[in-house]
Amino acid sequence: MAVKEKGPYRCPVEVAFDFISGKWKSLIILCIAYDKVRYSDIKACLSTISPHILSHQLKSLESDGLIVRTQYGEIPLRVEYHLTEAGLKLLPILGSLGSWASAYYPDQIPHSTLQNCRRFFSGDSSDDFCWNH
Amino acid sequence: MAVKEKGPYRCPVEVAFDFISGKWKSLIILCIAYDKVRYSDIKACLSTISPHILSHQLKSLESDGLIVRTQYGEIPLRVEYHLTEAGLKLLPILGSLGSWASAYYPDQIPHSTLQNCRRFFSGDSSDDFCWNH
DNA sequence: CTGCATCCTACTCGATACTG
DNA sequence: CAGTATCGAGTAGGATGCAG
Repeated sequence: MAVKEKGPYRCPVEVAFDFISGKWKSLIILCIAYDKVRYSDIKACLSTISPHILSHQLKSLESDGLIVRTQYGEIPLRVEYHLTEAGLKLLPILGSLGSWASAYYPDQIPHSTLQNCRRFFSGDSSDDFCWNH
Repeated sequence: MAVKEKGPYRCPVEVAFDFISGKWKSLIILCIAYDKVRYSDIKACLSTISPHILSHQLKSLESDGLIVRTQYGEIPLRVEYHLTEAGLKLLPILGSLGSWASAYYPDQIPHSTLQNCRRFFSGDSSDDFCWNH
């Protein structure tokens, strides 16, 4: 895949949205969050994502400097992803966005999901890395 | 235009991104910001947007409850847009995203633009409603 | 002035099967 | 396990012209 030409941008907000907007990217970032997670973990977390799309989004996030891919020379293959500092600093902002949506569009948010996402709004970093485990 | 079916969502963050992601929506929200602005003002602010797309995005933002459209019975037609409370509450979050992008991707951000966007990061609400005036 | 109608392109997203 | 190949659908975004 040829890397899409970025910019020129007219506003920092435009830059941010070009990096993290889309159906899956923000969810993938939340899914990785504070841990090192494997491809299959993310796949299980976002159950309806296709492997093709997940792979594509991970590559895009990696090339944008939001996540790091680490491959170990083991059989079977083991690959882990974790957030860069930029990615980590994004987490509280995503939390703010989630709080904002919860406040103004509560009808859109299933109750069972709210609880699982709560740690992103409180800053807690418990070890269940995915909200629907 | 038939209203697109929303959800079901699994996370508040997903809701937020469904409402504000895309090439133009965040910029339009910033463009409106704290004032009542007219269609032609937004058009001038986002010089490269086509009228069709601007109209489409404004409708989407209105149906999502982020902006309010007010039409006056004048000739020539006068229409003003302003943010709802939900839209206003989004501004500081967009500011955080802008600051985040400025911190980690400074190369992507033209210097001349930074200054014009600054008020969104400091909370200033001066009366030049658009950053490239 | 403020859009809408039409036609079009390009990119995002996806289902399924298959591979190192 | 961690992806890639292939084919394809849907949608965001765009150019141009026209209307109330």
